[in-house]
Amino acid sequence: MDYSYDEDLDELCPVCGDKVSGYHYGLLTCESCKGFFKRTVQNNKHYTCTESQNCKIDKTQRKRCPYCRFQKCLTVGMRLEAVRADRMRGGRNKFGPMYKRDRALKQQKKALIRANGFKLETGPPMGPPPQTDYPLAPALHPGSKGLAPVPPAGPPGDYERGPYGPPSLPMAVPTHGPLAGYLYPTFPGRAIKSEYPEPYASPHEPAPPYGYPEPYSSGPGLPGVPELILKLLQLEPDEGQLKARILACLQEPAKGRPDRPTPFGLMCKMADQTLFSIVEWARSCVVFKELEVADQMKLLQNCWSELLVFDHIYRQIQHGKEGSILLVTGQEVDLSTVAAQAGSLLHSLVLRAQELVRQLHSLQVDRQEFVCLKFLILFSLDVKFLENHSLAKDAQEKANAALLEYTMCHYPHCGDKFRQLLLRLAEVRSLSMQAEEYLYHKHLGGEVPCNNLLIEMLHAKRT
DNA sequence: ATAGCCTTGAGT
DNA sequence: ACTCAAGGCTAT
Repeated sequence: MDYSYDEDLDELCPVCGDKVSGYHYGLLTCESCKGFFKRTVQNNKHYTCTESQNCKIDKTQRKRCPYCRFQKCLTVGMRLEAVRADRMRGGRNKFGPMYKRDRALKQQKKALIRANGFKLETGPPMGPPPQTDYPLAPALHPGSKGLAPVPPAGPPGDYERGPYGPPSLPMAVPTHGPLAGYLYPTFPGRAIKSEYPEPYASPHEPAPPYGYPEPYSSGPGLPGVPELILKLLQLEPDEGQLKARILACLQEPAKGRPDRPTPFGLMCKMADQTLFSIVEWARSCVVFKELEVADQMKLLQNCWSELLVFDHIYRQIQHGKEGSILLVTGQEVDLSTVAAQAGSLLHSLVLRAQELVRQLHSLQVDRQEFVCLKFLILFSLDVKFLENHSLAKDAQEKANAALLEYTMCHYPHCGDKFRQLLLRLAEVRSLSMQAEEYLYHKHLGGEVPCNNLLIEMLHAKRT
């Protein structure tokens, strides 16, 4: 009989769909993409795309756009580190164990498929697995107790001095607009202490580019949670505080405009304030805070809308209700209300987001993965646009490695969770583009309150 | 530049 | 001794 057990070779190359010839630079790929990846990395080649950086890569067209091909190589998870700097031949590298694990997982999956008949493979995961042991939404908030009434005066009241700028800081730096103002460290030394704990950094040392050991050797902390992820978890802002701050801000009537704000106006303000918290988060982020302001601005201008969308998405995953959405402020809005009151454009955006929520929910995205993905989004700009290539590139690689390690370690039953997650990021990107279009459209119609960081970001990208 | 085939060599 | 993922070679 046909027990084709160890024929993984019938799989297709994740880059171009050609026949795989074995593990190369981190995953199963075909011979040609292996060679292509090697040539590119060894010879430090830089390509450019003549289209819009989203060319289809398949067996017949893979030669057409090396830029997109290489991007795809990276996206599917080929590892730069596996290309040897010293060009030594033969032997084994540190990925050996990973290949072994991957093989085992594929084996397991095959067995499972055989056992369940052949219907599992087709299509996206429709039915959830028999019993899901991870109730996604709860349990992730040790601190915030459900709907405990938000203290009317939350954190110290001086948050919204001006719409822009960190609490009670003298804002200088006029010429660059609010974002620059927000990014520039106008305080020398440590006049304002970071609100976030910095576990290992002493103020004196120029902060070693963040010590993160080898991939696949977990740090001193929890087993299997890469150090980068641990750090990112610590940087997560306190949701209760954020909620209180934004609520307070929304209740404050707009200066000089006594007319009652429209729901849409409120949404903009909410998004605007969320964006501030995102910028604040980014500023505290490992690697990001080491960059020059110019690079920081480029990164944020590239990804602000994605981060907003992703923030929304993750809140809905935690919320866990299909029929309504949860706002940053803790308010719950029925989808029927959205359908009735929002325009059709906004409504379709919300529905599209809900679909992504559903997919990510069935992937069982957890908080560790969420912070890591957020970090990946922050650094998703091609390094060639930045001054400090190496730092940014390093960040990308470390985050990819961390996410891969984490997913392999904690979700071994779901062998390509890593890949699945990255695929969803593409949808986040696309969704955010559509959201930007929508916002711009509204802006042209004069419906977006001005003096808004959202609008500044919109314009920054279009110039 | 591409991609199929060849050689190498640490880990098993 | 064998494996198999690295790098190398070469005709197209």
